[in-house]
Amino acid sequence: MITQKAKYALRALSALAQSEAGEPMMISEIAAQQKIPKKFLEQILLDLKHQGIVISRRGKQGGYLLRKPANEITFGEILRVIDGPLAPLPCLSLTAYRRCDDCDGEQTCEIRHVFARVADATRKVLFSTTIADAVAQPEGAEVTRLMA
Amino acid sequence: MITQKAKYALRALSALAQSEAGEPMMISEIAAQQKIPKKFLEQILLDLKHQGIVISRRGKQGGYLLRKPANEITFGEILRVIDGPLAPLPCLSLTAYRRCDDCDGEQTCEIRHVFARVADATRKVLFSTTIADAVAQPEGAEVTRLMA
DNA sequence: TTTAATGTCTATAGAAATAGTAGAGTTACA
DNA sequence: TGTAACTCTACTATTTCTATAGACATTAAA
Repeated sequence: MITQKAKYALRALSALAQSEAGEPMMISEIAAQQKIPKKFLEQILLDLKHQGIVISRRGKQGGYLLRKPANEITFGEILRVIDGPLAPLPCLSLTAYRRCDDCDGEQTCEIRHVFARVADATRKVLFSTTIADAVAQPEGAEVTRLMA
Repeated sequence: MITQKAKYALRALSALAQSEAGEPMMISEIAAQQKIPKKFLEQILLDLKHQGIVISRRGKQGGYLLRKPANEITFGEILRVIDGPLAPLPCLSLTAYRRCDDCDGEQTCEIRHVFARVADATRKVLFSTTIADAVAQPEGAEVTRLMA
């Protein structure tokens, strides 16, 4: 399961992607629209800002904007900065590799092969799907896809 | 990330799959071979027994055995009983469905579609791979596979 | 120049999950 | 009948998750 925080982050970014381009969107606006606790959302957006995903304007008329076009922000990228490593095992993480100290060797580890395939499969989806894809699928998504 | 407990469970089952057929294998034996804390492993095996994955013999000369052939025990099945739902979102779980009360509707949820594809992809791997597959790949797995 | 609206940052806290440990009990073989 | 095994329940320490609180900094507009 992904965390609630990651879910909020993805929904907040979706909200930004659908907001008027160039116009900052306020935390309180996003919170209300997406039913996210406001103070929690503050932290999340701050994280995303520090990670270079969004930019902000302070003071009156302030708010948040996407830093890159929505079709350049992948789900994988967001999950990684919010929830940490995507890999199912520490020894399979590209960004936070850690040896399993209770297993004898990665070549002989019985379960590593299997989860390597899981990791590949999920990465394939997560890094090929962007915030733009998400907001482009309000309903009848499959149909839209097939027709495109 | 899967839990340590699930990792232990899968490794314990692998050990059983490789042990002499018909001969029960002791907890302490599995624990030593796989470097799993013994008391923790007791709990795990008990869980697996209650779930019908393994059977046990008590008393002297006791131990554990697989209840089914190793090639009928899937990774997905084990992960599910040990770690709970495999789905990345509660509203995508086949076995523990729960509505997301903070999202407006599943048809319009921006992120549900995406994670549905993630769930499909991981399920495809996890339910097509068995303990037998795991133990059959000690090294040079790719080569073996291609040759088979 | 003030004021009010906005984001920034750090600290705190309750609840749940994780990863074990402890110990008393039960069973069955030798 | 003893002892080597599994069984079961309870407990605990640590970490993570999901927030909440409040002081601070910045900016636009009055």
